[in-house]
Amino acid sequence: MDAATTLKNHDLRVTKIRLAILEALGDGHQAKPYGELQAALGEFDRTTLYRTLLALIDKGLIHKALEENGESYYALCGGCTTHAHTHDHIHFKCNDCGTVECLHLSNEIGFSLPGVAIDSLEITAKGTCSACSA
Amino acid sequence: MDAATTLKNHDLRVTKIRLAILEALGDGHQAKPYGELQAALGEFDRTTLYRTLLALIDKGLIHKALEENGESYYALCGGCTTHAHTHDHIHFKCNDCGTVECLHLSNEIGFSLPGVAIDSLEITAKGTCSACSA
DNA sequence: TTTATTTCTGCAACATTGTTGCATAAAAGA
DNA sequence: TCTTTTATGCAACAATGTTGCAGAAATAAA
Repeated sequence: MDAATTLKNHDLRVTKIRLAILEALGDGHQAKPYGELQAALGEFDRTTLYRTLLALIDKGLIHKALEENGESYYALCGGCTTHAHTHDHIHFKCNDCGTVECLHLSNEIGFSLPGVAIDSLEITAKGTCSACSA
Repeated sequence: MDAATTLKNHDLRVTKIRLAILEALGDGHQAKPYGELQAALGEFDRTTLYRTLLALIDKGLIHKALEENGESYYALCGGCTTHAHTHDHIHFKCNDCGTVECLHLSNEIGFSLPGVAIDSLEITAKGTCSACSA
């Protein structure tokens, strides 16, 4: 399915910056920091970029993977719907190359906290990726 | 052990703002956002607050619990040493009252990611705390 | 294809977090 | 108390993120 169709399917108009963002986020299992997106989308206004990211998040096309040093990282969503983001994956950042990947977990993570009701869970792991450790 | 002694034990001079920050962070299992700290420590310069937080982190007295909406949350360290922060706890944010707590885990969290070497793990859970669900 | 409506984009201005350099003030040890 | 080391406050700056509003582009309908 091409990007234009994806946008239409999510009640979003097909515009230049939206296509450009989806293209910039690439194959989907890698998160890009805001700064990198802004550099890649230099022809567009900064405000528009922010608002477009919010719109794409709102409609379930992308998600904010993590926040580090005041900068947000964005990635394409896998199986998210408009109002129910299901993120059964963790975010892994390589300390060497800086790459942030969305990785799916084979085994379920289970733990309990007495007295509290957990709605969502964010897990960020840091270390060395396979490419950098080779 | 009082705050002044704690500072000395960590190679830090005893100054007003350091005592004030340690006091503001309270009993230690709760993380406070930067904005709240700044409001509570209004008599001190913003720059000094930032540098003091960095110094306290560097010496292992406090840690950055989480980052949300461009704002960092800080909390006292439990068993951290100067160069080895051991954070065997997760951070829980209540969506109702906004409180961020450092909770210790009874059971170990274990999972593996093929090909990558994990150095550190950050887990943030969100939901409803015991006080708000009562 | 042209028109009308809805939505998006770009600009300006702003708020907040976080950083750096430097002179002055305060803390610790002699 | 004096000296040295370190911390503080000020000014200036950079970056992220937000809001209001007029003009431009995308969609749907004629």
